[in-house]
Amino acid sequence: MGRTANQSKEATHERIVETAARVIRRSGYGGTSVADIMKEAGLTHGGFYAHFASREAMLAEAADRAGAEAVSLSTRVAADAPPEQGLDWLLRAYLSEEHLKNPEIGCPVAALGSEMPRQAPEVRRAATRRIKEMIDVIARQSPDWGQPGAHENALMTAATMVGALIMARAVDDSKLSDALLKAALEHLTPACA
Amino acid sequence: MGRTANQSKEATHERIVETAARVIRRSGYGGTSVADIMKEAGLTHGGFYAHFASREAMLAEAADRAGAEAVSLSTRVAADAPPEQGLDWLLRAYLSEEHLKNPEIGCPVAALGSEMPRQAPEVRRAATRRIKEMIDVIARQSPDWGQPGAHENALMTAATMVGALIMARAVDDSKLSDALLKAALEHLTPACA
DNA sequence: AAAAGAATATGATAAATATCATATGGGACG
DNA sequence: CGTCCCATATGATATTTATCATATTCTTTT
Repeated sequence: MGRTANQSKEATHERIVETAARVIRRSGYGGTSVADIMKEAGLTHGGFYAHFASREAMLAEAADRAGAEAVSLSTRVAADAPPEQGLDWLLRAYLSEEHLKNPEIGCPVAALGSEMPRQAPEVRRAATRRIKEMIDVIARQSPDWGQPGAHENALMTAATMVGALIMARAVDDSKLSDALLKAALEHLTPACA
Repeated sequence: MGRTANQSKEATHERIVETAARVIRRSGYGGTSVADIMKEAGLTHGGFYAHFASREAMLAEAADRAGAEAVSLSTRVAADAPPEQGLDWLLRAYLSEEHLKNPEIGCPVAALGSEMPRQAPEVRRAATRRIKEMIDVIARQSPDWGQPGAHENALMTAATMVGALIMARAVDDSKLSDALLKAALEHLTPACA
C-alpha cells in the first residue's frame, strides 16, 4: 500500500532519522535493528533502503541528529538562565533525575559513549563534531570564559557530567545513582578550579 | 575429539570466563556472540551450554571477572606507589595513553558503561558490586580519607575518570582525546576540593 | 476519470546466532 | 590391556537480521 504519498519522501526520511535518534539512545547502536526503527516510525522494514544507502549511513544521520538536539537543548537551557547562572542551570538539568530516567531524549554521549569506538567512521565523525560543539556550549557558560585554561576546564566539566550520568544509569542501586549525580553537581557548581 | 580431558571442566570454565571478560570489553555486550568467545577460547560453540545455563549467566560471570581484575589491578598500582601518592599513580595509570588504547584489559565501566542499563539483572548486580569496590579503592587513596565528604569526593573522582576515558575513546580526534585525558588528570591531581 | 509515476508494502534470501541433541575420543580404573 | 565415563566436538534447528526485488496503492496530471 502506497500509504500517504503526499508525505513526500523527504519528510519520511526526516521522520525515520528522528525516530532513530531516539531509538538508538534507548537501545544502543548494536541493540537497534533496521526493523525496530521502521516499525517505531510506522513503516515496514522493506522500504528502508529507499531512504538510506546502508544501516551505517542511517546510524550516522541518527547520531548527528541526536547530537544536534542535545546541543540546541543545552543552548536553550543556558540562555533561559539568569545572568551568570548558565552553567548552573546546565548542570542541574544534566544531572537531574529526569535526565537519568530518559536516555532516549537526553545526551547521546551518555547513552552511547562506550559503543562509539566500534562504530563506522561516518558515525564517529558526526559524533565528534557534536561533542566539540557541546564542549563549546559549556565553555561559553563558564565563569572563567576567556581566561587561560577555560577550555581545559570545560573538558573536565564535560567528562564529569558524562561519567556521573553513565555510572548513575549503569548501577543497580538508586541510592548510589543519586549520590553520583549529587556529588558531581556539588563539586562542579562552586567553580572548583 | 575429547581434547585434553585432564584439563578439568572447571579449568575450561575458568578459561571461558577469562576470555569473555576480555572480549566483552573489546566488543561490547551486544557485539559479543557465544561463538566469538568460544572460538577465542580455543573451543567450539556447541559445548558452551555444558558450562553456562545461558548467555546472560555467562555475561554476568564475565562482568564480575572484569570488575574484579580492575579492582585488584588498581589496588596493586596504588600499593606500589610511594606514600601519599596512591591516588596520583592511580590517576596516571587510568588516564594514560596505554589504557586509552587497550580497553580489553582495562576498566569495564569505561568499556561497557553505556550498555549496562540494558543488561540482565545479574549482570548489573555484579557490576554494581565491583563499582562500589572501585570507589572504595579510590576513597582510601585520597588525601582526605576519613574526613567528611571524602566519599562524595571519591564518587566525583570516579565519574571524572570514567567520563574522560569514555569520551577520549569515543572521539575521532587524537588531539581531543589527549586533551580530555590531560584535563582530567591535571584537575584531579591537585586535590581540587 | 484514467494513466503515469513515485513512495511504500510484501515477500524472499543469505548470513549470523542462541540453543540443544548426539557423536567421539582420551584418560581413569578395573 | 580393555571398558566406561566425561568433556568437548559435530551437526542441526529456529530465530533474527541486513539487504534486495517485486507488487501495490496513492497522488498527480491530463
